[in-house]
Amino acid sequence: MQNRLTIKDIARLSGVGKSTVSRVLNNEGHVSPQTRERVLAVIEQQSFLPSKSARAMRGQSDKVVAIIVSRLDSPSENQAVRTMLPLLYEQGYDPIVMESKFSVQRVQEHLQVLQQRAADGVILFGFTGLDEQILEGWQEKTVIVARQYQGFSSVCYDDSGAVNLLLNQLYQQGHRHISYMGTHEADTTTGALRTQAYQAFCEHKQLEPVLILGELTYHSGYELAEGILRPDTTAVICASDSIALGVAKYLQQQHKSDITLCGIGNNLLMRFLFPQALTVELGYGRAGTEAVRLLMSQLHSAPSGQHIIVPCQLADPLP
Amino acid sequence: MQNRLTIKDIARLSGVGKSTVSRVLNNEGHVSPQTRERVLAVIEQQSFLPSKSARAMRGQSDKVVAIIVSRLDSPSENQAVRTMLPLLYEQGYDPIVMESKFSVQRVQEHLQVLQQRAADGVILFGFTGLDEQILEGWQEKTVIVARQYQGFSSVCYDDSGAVNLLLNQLYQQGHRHISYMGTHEADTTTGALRTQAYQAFCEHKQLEPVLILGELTYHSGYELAEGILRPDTTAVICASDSIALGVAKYLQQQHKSDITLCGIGNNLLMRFLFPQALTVELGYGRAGTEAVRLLMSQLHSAPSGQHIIVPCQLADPLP
DNA sequence: TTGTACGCGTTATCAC
DNA sequence: GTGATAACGCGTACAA
Repeated sequence: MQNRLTIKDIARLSGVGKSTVSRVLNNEGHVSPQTRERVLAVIEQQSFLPSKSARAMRGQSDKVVAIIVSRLDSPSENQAVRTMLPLLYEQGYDPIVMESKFSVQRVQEHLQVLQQRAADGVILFGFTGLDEQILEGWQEKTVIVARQYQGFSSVCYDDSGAVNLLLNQLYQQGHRHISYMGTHEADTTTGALRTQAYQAFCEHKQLEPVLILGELTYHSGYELAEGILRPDTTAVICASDSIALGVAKYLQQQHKSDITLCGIGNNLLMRFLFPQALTVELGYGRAGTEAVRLLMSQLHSAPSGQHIIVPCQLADPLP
Repeated sequence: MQNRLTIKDIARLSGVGKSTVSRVLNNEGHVSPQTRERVLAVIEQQSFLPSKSARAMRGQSDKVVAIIVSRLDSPSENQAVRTMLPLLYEQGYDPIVMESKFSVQRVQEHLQVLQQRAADGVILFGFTGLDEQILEGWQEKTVIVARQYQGFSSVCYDDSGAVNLLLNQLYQQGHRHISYMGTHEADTTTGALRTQAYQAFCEHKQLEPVLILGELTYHSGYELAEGILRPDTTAVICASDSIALGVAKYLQQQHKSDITLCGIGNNLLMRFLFPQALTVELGYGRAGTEAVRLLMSQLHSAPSGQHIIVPCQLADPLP
């Protein structure tokens, strides 16, 4: 266990100089096949691992990236993080996870620690109130998720696309009285984009918009459900599956099983409990992949300031 | 942003030697108040931060601990992790999060990386199949959560206590025909302990045990629900809230609202959707706290091999 | 009390 | 192709 062997020991054991061992470790050329093999054998046999801290100090790179989520128990962020982790390991990076809990100050504290550790990169889940001036100087090593910032690379979700997907589906099924329950919370941008998509669609199709904005919770969905149900309402779109779960409970209690319910997020539990509900897979996992890809390319060379929008799709209908 | 200042620069700027700066940084004595103040001023002014990698190399400690969860989206582990993070920051440790996904090999790979990085400590969520010999040599720097291993410190949940809590409550309410849906999955120990608690209680109170073992999912709960409902059944205890959610759906579909449903885990969504159900708060957050506390004490001096059982309690009845 | 010199494990730059 | 040697930023005996 105690990895107290150093490159020097390996050198001694294989009868070469430390430089040669270093060359072998870093797959550099200019070392004869026999020597390389011999050194590799010793390394293998001693199960030697070079010290990361020493490398970090020498090479500037600690091979560390931070993932700053807003809430680790948010299903969306959680899912994105889960796809990031293995990708980062693959590249030899260790991910350190931090929670901002929507607090700007916490982000600042985290960034300070990261600076101290000379972190190579940061993947940051944006939220309302997080000003870009706080991120001054981090543009080259940072990728923002779920929000766009001037000068920063980012990976965003297709908020209006998701709402339109649902609206089109419903419209095609003949629905003409579709209510909407949105939010102005958590991430203003996201909430606003979804609301706007709904409003635009209604205007375009000459439908009467019936909407209400609340919080991004099932409690809120439940409480406000009554307010968006008109006598002629045949479908309800919710800005998230959390909200939809709240509305679903209300609908069930009122025995209004004839109303088509829609959410966004492809929440597994919701699909289990209310399989008839429609929902959109926003692509959280995909967002994780893209964020890592973007960050890596940026760290290895590269132009900062790219924006990626992850495509969404209707979740497969359940049997 | 570019923290390219070194301790040497600070020394020059404040007109002292590097050692003095070092002493100030580490709050060591033997430095005159005036000098200290002067150095601190420069540090503050230049917003200087000592390089972690350099310190790590020198002092052996990277101030890094790893948290190896089995699944990041498990509500229990998630909650435990969330309480760990701030505690670790407080102590100056950076947590790097890894997922095992119940794979022994992945744990091994992770440990290898950690060894390379000279991680100070590891908090590992145990699971079935994870043999203790894989952890050879890590006992002093490791705390296991949710399982006990010979020679390792651990933090466990009160599995039998939780079941007994529910059983006593039900029994006291007059229930005499209580079915049980358990699991042999995920973590054998946990599953077995809960099942045994149920069986022991039945024997002790002369009740007829009706039980079935399935997977730890709501799907499984739903599928198997029929099998544990006898005509005289008045209550059902599930080994977890996930299972309970499945059973709840079945009960609702069958309009069996007269059956008292119980779960374990205090899942928020379940409490929202089925507020009449009983559930036990197992103490995930508390477990996180204890795990960190244990690890810290171990790293700072200390005796390894302690076992802590986190107390559980009935979740408060909902209004 | 303060400054100097050296070592930690690795990589980069030279000579050979 | 290979091996000394000097950095990297910091901690720390030891000398002043």
